[in-house]
Amino acid sequence: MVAVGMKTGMKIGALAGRSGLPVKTLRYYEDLGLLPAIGRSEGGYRLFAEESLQRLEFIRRLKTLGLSLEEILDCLAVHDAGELPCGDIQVQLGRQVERIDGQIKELRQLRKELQGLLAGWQSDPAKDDAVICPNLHV
Amino acid sequence: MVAVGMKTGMKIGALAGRSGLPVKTLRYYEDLGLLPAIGRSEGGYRLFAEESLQRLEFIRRLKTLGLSLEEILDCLAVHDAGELPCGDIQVQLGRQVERIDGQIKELRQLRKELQGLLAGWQSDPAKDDAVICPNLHV
DNA sequence: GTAGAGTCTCCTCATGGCAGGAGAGTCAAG
DNA sequence: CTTGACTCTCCTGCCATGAGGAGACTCTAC
Repeated sequence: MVAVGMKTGMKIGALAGRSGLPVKTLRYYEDLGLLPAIGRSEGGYRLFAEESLQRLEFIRRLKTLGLSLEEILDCLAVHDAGELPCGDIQVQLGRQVERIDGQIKELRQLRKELQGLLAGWQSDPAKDDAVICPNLHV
Repeated sequence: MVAVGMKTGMKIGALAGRSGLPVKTLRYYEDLGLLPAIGRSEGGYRLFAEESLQRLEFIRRLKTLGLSLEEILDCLAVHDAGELPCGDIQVQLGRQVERIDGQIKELRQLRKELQGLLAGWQSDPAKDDAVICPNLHV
């Protein structure tokens, strides 16, 4: 027998202390729907369940893997629907690998161009009023 | 003999047309000091010299090489002081190469971590209420 | 009952490089 | 002289992820 309407739970400061995250961040996550509170105290204070800690760990982990909060929200939505989110997470992480590959490719290309320019760089070329920097031809 | 105080020059729309850049961008550049106008018309319209085109080419080129507008401003300040900016540009581009190297390094490391995770990924692992996604251990 | 800590909502700011629009003034052609 | 295109300044918004603070309220310990 559990008292009906009985809401226990951590206040935001306690969750901040235990998770190591700033109160501001927790409020922000709650606003985004990443971290639902189980309710409010009579005075309007957010109350969080123990599971919130696990949830924040999950969020932190996916953040370090480069997912956006929105993508993480998608994963959590699946979890909250009662399903295992592993499949969705796998998809998101796969996309992330592709994004990274694209970025590395762009960066390599840019690096190559820069190196090419710097390889033939003349610190003190003939002055040419038609261009600002002769090494760049512009 | 040139008439004193005589200011000719393009208006911003003409410069936009010839450079291919939006009027908004040109105004923004002028505000930042990247693209000085030679003056204003009686009605307050910005007037630009022919050299503005060359200057915009220079800006465009350095932008594609990944420099920020602020860094480009530094280069142009050297040029405007009457010196050849090649040395400064060389320094900036060298820094840019280092930045890129750092980014590539980070991206590779992240990619490696992602690949490691995905390599051992189980789409349908045993359910475990203690964690949201067993593959991540969180 | 009172002090002090905690929490609430709401607002602004930060980054970088502009885009969109309001409202007013200017310029060139007919 | 009028009309329509151009330009002016100033304000706001965008992208993401919060940080910082004001002013008001709540809770807890003494």
